[in-house]
Amino acid sequence: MIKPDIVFVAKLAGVSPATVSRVMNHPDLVHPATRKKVELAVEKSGYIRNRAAQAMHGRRSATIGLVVPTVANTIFAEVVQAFNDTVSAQGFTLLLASHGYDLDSEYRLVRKLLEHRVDALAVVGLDHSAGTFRLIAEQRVPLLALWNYLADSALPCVGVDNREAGRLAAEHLVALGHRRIGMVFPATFDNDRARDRKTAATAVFRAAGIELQERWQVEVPYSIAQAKAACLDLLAGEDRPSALLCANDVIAQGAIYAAARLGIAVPASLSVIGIGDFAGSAQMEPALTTVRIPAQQVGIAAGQAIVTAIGRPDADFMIRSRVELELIMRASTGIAAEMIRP
Amino acid sequence: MIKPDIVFVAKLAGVSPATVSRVMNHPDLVHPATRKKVELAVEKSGYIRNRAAQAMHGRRSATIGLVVPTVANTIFAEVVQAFNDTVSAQGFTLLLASHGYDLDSEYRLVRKLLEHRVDALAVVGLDHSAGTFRLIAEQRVPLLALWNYLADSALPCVGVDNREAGRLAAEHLVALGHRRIGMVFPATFDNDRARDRKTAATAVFRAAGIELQERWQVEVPYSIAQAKAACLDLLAGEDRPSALLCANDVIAQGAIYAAARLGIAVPASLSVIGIGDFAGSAQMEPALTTVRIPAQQVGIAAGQAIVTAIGRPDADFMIRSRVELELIMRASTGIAAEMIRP
DNA sequence: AACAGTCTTGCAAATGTTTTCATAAACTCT
DNA sequence: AGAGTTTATGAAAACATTTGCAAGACTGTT
Repeated sequence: MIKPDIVFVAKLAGVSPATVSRVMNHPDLVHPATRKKVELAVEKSGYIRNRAAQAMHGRRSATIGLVVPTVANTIFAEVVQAFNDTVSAQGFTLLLASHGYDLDSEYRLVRKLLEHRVDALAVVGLDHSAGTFRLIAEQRVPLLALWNYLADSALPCVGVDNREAGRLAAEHLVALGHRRIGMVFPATFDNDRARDRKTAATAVFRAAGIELQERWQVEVPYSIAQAKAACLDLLAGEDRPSALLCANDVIAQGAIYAAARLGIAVPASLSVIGIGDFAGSAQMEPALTTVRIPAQQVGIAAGQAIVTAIGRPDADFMIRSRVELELIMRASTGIAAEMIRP
Repeated sequence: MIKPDIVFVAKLAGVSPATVSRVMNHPDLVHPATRKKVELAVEKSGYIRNRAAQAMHGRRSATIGLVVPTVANTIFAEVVQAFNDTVSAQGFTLLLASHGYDLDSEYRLVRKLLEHRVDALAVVGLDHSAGTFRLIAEQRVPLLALWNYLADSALPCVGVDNREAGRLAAEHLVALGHRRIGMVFPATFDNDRARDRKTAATAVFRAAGIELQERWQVEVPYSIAQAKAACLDLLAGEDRPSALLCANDVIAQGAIYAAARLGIAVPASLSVIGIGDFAGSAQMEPALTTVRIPAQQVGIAAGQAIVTAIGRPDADFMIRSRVELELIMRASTGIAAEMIRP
């Protein structure tokens, strides 16, 4: 009752191990009749081929490593899912790692993934430690940046232009006549997505001659609870902004709940815009105006890109694929009150 | 500039490959001075050990397979995250697979994970195809059921008692005097969690002499959008239930949004209860009454259990760990209107 | 200084596959 | 029917590591 290996199956089928191997990997090279025999033997013995041994031989490990900040946050769950579905359909298995927005621990995770000889690596964002990059370069593993797009990125990337996302959101608020604007963002230190959105939005406001009040800028992590708490503070007094630009929809949802709790009418007295268009944003009341990031599309496109890259180990792997953003106007933003009165 | 292997490092350090191997796996067996030499050589050459070769030798692959229905849904994202963090801290890497509530495709996924010689497998729920069980048994891989608890389960399990969850939710509604009750559940065919919750809730209602109206029972997948749409229908007319028991918080959120859209006051005219206590449930307005499933605790406990199981390959692996549920009363449920009038 | 015991290390076999090369068998033409 | 070509299969080397065994190098004790 020992676990059957390839030679056991070979004996059972009355062929050589080589033939069994071929049946598994290049079925067209073996005679249909022998193939049948082997398949029967595989079936009968309950043989499960050993990818480790296969990988050891220098062949594909049939795994792809994916490193995300976290999967607990709606932000990435959807993209992870789409990415996984895509590569899985091509026979790859996903090795998942998450670092909680800590680029140091990312290094260790990448190392671990490389130990498993992943055929390729996908990471979120373009910012990574020098050590991480060196490691990956040394191992000559295709690397793809997910989620971000940058026309002149050093890395292959599939994603959206976060500066454009910030710009679209900001322009929408400006177009509605808002000038008293608050921004709710996470720390931008280890997070290039948030940083890009914020600087682009700020630039738009500057250009429109809007002065951002320090007291209306707050920093919270991507958490509904903390976003709501922070916004309760921010919106408490009389002196509050007329519009809130939120780093993503999770924060925006928190902001809207805070307004609801305080009895502030959205959008009549306060406009709220998010970025992302996560599950639920369209359904909440009032429905959230946001900049849609098609997470699914990103995941699928990234999955395809990376599988292609694995298929051509010789060629340098470079692709820059931009997924389009779209401003989705819903019910959480409206014309600034100041614009209506006169 | 070839990728360094263990013999390269050995040469560089002036020792045998065996010694290098020992430095990596049993550092206490080698003299501190030699260890230093080897570590230096590893550092210098950029050597990354090959887990595949290691796994091939019959040793640990240092991977754990996790199969979930989906990761895109808040439901599992949190538990995946906690599980991953836990096993990752013990040096394991997660192989993730998702089957979208299709137990047939689960079989294929499990097979794929076994090909990678995962050291253990965790799956969500206790219901799985016979083929899946056979496969895993043949490979003698420790198997853990996640999310569910059953006192007499055939599998080791770490999770909650879903019947209790359904019972708690139903009893809460009964205690508030509701008798006109709707239930919003997904299809329970391939989903033992939903099934257990539903049958337990139904039993409670029966026992209380409550007759469930067929027209108030609806079936929707775990999606805010579809839950909201279905509830808009359900709640449209005059003849509507006074309380809604939802299979989980995602559905409950959809129900609350539907009520908001229709101008139905929650909880004054409609009570809504969910199960799960997902991120955001506490913050939404009105805050959702729900049965808390401590996903994080489940993930951590499961991670620990499975690592322990891997540590003792000889002993039969059996653990049944029940994580406690808790009814969290918030603002979305209230006393039935009928109870107040007289 | 000899002895027993304990550490440290290297040798070589073993792990499960893939693949190159060679050979044998089966066709296809003429 | 024979030569040439294609197809199908097997033998064996290679992949990168771990580990049982055995031998050599220390340690402390008498």
